Amino acid sequence: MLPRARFDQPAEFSPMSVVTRFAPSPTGYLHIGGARTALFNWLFAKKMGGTFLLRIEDTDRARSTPEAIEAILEGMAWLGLKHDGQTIYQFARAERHRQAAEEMIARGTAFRCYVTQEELEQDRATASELTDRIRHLRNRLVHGMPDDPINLEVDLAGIDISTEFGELSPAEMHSRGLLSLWATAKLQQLNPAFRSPYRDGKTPPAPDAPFTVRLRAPDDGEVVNADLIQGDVRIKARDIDDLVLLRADGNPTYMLAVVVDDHDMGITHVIRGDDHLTNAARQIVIYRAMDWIPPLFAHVPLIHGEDGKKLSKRHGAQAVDEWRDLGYLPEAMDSYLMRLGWSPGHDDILTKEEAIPQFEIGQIGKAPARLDFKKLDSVNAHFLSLADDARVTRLVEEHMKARGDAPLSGDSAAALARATPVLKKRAKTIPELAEQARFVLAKRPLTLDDTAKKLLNDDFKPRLSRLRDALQKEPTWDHVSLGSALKAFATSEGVGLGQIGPGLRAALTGGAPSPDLGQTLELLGRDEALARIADQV
RNA sequence: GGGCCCUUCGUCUAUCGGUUAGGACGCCUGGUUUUCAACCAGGAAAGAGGGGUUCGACUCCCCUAGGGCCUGCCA
Repeated sequence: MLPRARFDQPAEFSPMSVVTRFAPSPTGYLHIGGARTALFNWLFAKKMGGTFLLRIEDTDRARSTPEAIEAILEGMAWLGLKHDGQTIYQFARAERHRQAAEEMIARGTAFRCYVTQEELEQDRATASELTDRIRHLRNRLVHGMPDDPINLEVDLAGIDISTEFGELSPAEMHSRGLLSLWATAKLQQLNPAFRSPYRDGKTPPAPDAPFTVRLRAPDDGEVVNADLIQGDVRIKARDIDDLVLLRADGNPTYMLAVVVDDHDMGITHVIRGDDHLTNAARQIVIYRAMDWIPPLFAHVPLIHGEDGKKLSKRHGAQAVDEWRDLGYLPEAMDSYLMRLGWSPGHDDILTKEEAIPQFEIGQIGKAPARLDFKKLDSVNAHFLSLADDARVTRLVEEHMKARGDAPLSGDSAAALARATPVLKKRAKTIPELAEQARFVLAKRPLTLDDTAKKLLNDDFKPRLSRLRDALQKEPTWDHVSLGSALKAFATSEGVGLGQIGPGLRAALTGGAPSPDLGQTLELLGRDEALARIADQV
């Protein structure tokens, strides 16, 4: 019978309620893969009216840093992923973990192990030597290498050949063509899960010898993880090691700590990266060793880079704060990230709040998804156009400051603020918006780029001058009437707008991109626009 | 080496035994046009390969290939 949900929740939670958690280890920054995992946990908790907890897995004292903790907390806040309750620090619970290990020893499901790391390494080395020899033998049997003929005396020296094929001698096995099959079977046997010699109470080498506490892994049966995403994952119990639970220094390992903490925190659903998929089986065995009911697991495929390879430094930004600095909005990151590997069926762009009622763990795909910057750009453009004007303006100013620009004067800041509502519809990211805003912020006299210089030739200047006169007479300085005025002027000149627009724009912006000319005129303001034109006449 | 997992357009995905295999981003073509962007219309583009099961398979099973994870007194 498979363990399903837990019903023995702490008192403050209603019996049936879902509890999820995000459990990053503070050894770096909040990775976008981690951010997505957090998002899925948040989404599921919200959907179920449950609780979303945060636990910092800082049991590795050497690699955990306060800076990393800070970065993770900040990243989550930026993404709007608020957790319930106190942040839990795993290391602070070490005493409780030790207690659990003691309990398992008392139950006979764990034991003190006196095998040293040196002995372990020695054993591993010996095993891998044997493995190499048999693999070499198998290769020769399968592919046939005339230069390196089989010599059973030598090839099997010191190897136990009794396995699998009973009474047959190596020569007999070889003559019947069974030797390569035997080698394959032998290879499997040569890499067994670790079984400590102390699991059944062997006496310690010395009364005060240092020891670890290991799980007494079961030898028979199968461990089944009814994974919510991956489906049933079956692992033979004999393939699971006698895992270290408590290190020689008395500190808990990750494997023990997660289980104890997830249990104590009343976690009902563990949603995490599928790099933990095989760990689930190991952890289920620990749950059983404590006679606890395991949570439900959901292993989310990892995110890959654009080349399909595992995400690494080469792929550029990995930490969420880097994405923020690149000019992406948190709501866009949320929206993009949660659609990586999950689909509600129809909507392509939705906010995380809109996703809550539609969220289903079972709808998360099994295959890893690749990052696609173009798609992220378009999602960001969507949310940028929807974003609050004052916020966008502030973000642009912050970006310009970070990039090393001098602070904006009061007039410039006001001009930027006026332009934001128009420009945010045209830009994909904050830096791009800053670029689009260049024309507003430029100071007279404008420096013209080459194209602008060509446009503003002597043939054009008289026309520009007449245009200036016409615009000066405009009673209302808004883009609609200015647009009509431009058309009227073109008509009066007997030409199309194509003969007017580019030159006017060159005069107004010096060659920088800008919106519709009516808009450009309006955003510049009557005085500034007219003055810029006058500069070129 | 061993154990486990994955595989639909370039990318994210829909499909949960019967569809002309749908959408989105990107791309291409055309339109609008005053730069850039946006916008509108149209288009190209997919079930890794091979075996089964079935009246019928992208969907179920097996094999192969390719990718990934774990294999630590890291998490």
